[in-house]
Order: sequence, then structure tokens, then C-alpha cells
Amino acid sequence: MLTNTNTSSGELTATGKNSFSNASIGLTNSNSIGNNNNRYSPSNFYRAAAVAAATSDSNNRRYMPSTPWSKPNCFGDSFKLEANSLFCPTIDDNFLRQAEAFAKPESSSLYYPSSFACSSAAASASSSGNIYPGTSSIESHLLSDQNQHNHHSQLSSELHPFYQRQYAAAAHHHAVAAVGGLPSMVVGMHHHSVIGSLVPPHELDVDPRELESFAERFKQRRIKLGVTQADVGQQLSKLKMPGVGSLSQSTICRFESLTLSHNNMVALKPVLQAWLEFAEAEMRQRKKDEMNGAMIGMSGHINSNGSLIDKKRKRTSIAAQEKRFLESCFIQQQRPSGERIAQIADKLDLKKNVVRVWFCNQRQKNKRLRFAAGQSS
DNA sequence: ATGCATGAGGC
DNA sequence: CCTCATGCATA
Repeated sequence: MLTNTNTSSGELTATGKNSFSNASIGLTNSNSIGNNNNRYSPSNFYRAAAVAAATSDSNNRRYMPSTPWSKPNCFGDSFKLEANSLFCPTIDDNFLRQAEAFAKPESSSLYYPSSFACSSAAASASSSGNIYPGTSSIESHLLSDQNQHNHHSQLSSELHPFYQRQYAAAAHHHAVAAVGGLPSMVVGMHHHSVIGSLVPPHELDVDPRELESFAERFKQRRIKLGVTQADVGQQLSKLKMPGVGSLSQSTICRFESLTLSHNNMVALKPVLQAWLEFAEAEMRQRKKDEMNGAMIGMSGHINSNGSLIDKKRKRTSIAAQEKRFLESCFIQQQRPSGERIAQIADKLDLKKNVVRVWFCNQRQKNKRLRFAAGQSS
């Protein structure tokens, strides 16, 4: 059923009964693991920007630096409420049964075509009644021509599915090639974040193709530099770009695979571009030094070691069966009421908050994937 | 590479 | 309690 892969040593009880109200868990100690200090925060940038890529979704929010999660207890909300008080316990049984029916126990349609590694092949295969067309075929287009296309041809065919659709939605005008020199990176997020000024007024004015090709080139050049995604994230802070701290491997990875929102992509591009140029310049310098015989003894590398508190965030693992059920519920209602969430949580023996978050993530993912492979089916 | 999670800012 | 940017933990 539910496995709580809890590596912590703390008091995080998996199905525990300790419950707080999530929002109010004011903790004393701030960061415990990982240094999430100043991060890139284009605050108002996002807000001004119009509608997120998503079709009719007009909710574009801003961004805020994330924060350390060191909480003694990550989950709030009581789990497993008694059958909702207001209704008779069977009130929604139909709903649940229906969902259950949809979620055939052994349904072969995997949520994910296969794992991530699946490239082109399985990409669109699983379109059978599955709302999740499948992840992306990220890797596939990395194999194709690379440096070659310096200019974006007006192909929408070689666009990442996600962008293909976006492009179709707002087709016209071309890229805002901002690929000049380093973005000045001088401003502070206080006034006008550099990012804000480097980027066109509206994200929608940014050509998805531009982003796509940049992401692709970025990855190749990064690899050529022999730098990992995680490295990029860390090194980013060395650039001292105002408001730009470090980023996680996850984010770099998502950027490269275009699995971030359009807004997010647009905002991150200049930052990563700056890093790229910085790193390449550095490498050139190194080579030059070598030529001069000036061996630069490799200086020690940073070894982030842990004198850090050992509280680890726990990650609930929702079993396949439960997931299937959730998915079927999702099809019926993408935004279930708290009442229903509690109900579902109860049925699956999961904490209400876990279910709530699952839906949130699902919606978020859905926005990215909605068109990512859809039209073909 | 991706699943589950956090938290800011907004209703 | 949502959305969105992001990250730890993990497959």
C-alpha cells in the first residue's frame, strides 16, 4: 500500500498521528540542509508577465524563493478523518466506486510510458484513455542536429510538444534573440530585476523555439564543459548575480528537458546563459594557462560535508494501486473539495494533506503535459 | 529523471 | 487552499 520511505531519524512518523496545521508550523531553526539562501527571485517579474503559457489559464503568479523545509513534522492536517461529519458515510460512495471502477486494479496502462529513459519510442504510445499522454521524449531531440541550427527555422515540427502547442496558440512574431553578450547582471531584485529587464515584457513574446534550442545547446555545451547539472546549480551562486543564488540539479535538469513552465523557462534562460558564458570563458582561460605551462594545481574542491542537522524530509510513496485510484478521481474532478479529499484520503489510508498535494502536483504536471503529446491521440 | 513536498503570495 | 517555482529524496 503505502510505503513511507522515511530516511529520517527524526520523529517523522509515517502514518503518524501527530498533525499540525501546515501553515502554522513555525519553526525555529531555519535551514538545516542545503543552503537555500538567496535565490533568484524575479518577484514582480512573473507577476507582470501575463498569462502563463497554458491556454485559458490566466493565473500567473509570482515566484518566491523557496525555503528550507526543516520542520519537525512536515505534514499538517489530520490524516484520516472520520467519515465526513456532514454527510452520511455513504454519500459519496458512488463517486468513489466510480473512480474505483476506472482504476482497474491491474490496468495495464501505466502512468508513465516506461520510466524516464524511454525516449522517442514509447513516447506517445500510451494514449489509450490515459489522460497522461506520457512524459516527454526529451532525449530524443537531443540526438538530432545540435549546434547546427543557429537560426531557428520556422519549424514547429521539431518543437518540443509542449511548445508546439504553445506556439500554435500564439503563433507569430519571432524570437527576441537576446543572445548577445552576458546579460549585464547588475541590477538588484529591488528595483528592476535584471531578469525583468532582460526579458521581453511578456513571456508570450518569447519564442518557444528559441527556448527550446537554447535548452538544447545549453545541455551540449554544459556537457562539453564536463559539468554536471548539479554543478551548474551550485556554480550559479558564484556568478553573484543579484537575486540569483543556487539552483538544484532538479531545476537544471528540468530546464534542459523543457519541463518547466514557460514563464519559468523564460526567467531562467538569461541566468543560465550567463553561467554558460562564464564557464566557457573560464575554460578558455584555463587552457591558455596550460599553454603557458602555468600549471594551475587543481585546488581542492568544495566538499560539502555534513555538520548539518540530520532531519530528512520524508517522501511518501504512493503505491501503484492507490495512484491509479487517485488518477481516476482526478479525471472526474481535478479540484476536489476538501471534503472529498478527506474522503479519498480516508479510503486510501493516506493523510489528507498527502492527497491534497498529490492533486496540486497533478494539476501542475497536467498543465505541462496537457499538450505535450496530446494532439496526436 | 521524476515523485512528493514546501512555502510565498493571492484570493 | 490554490498556483507556481523549486528542491530533497529516490527510482
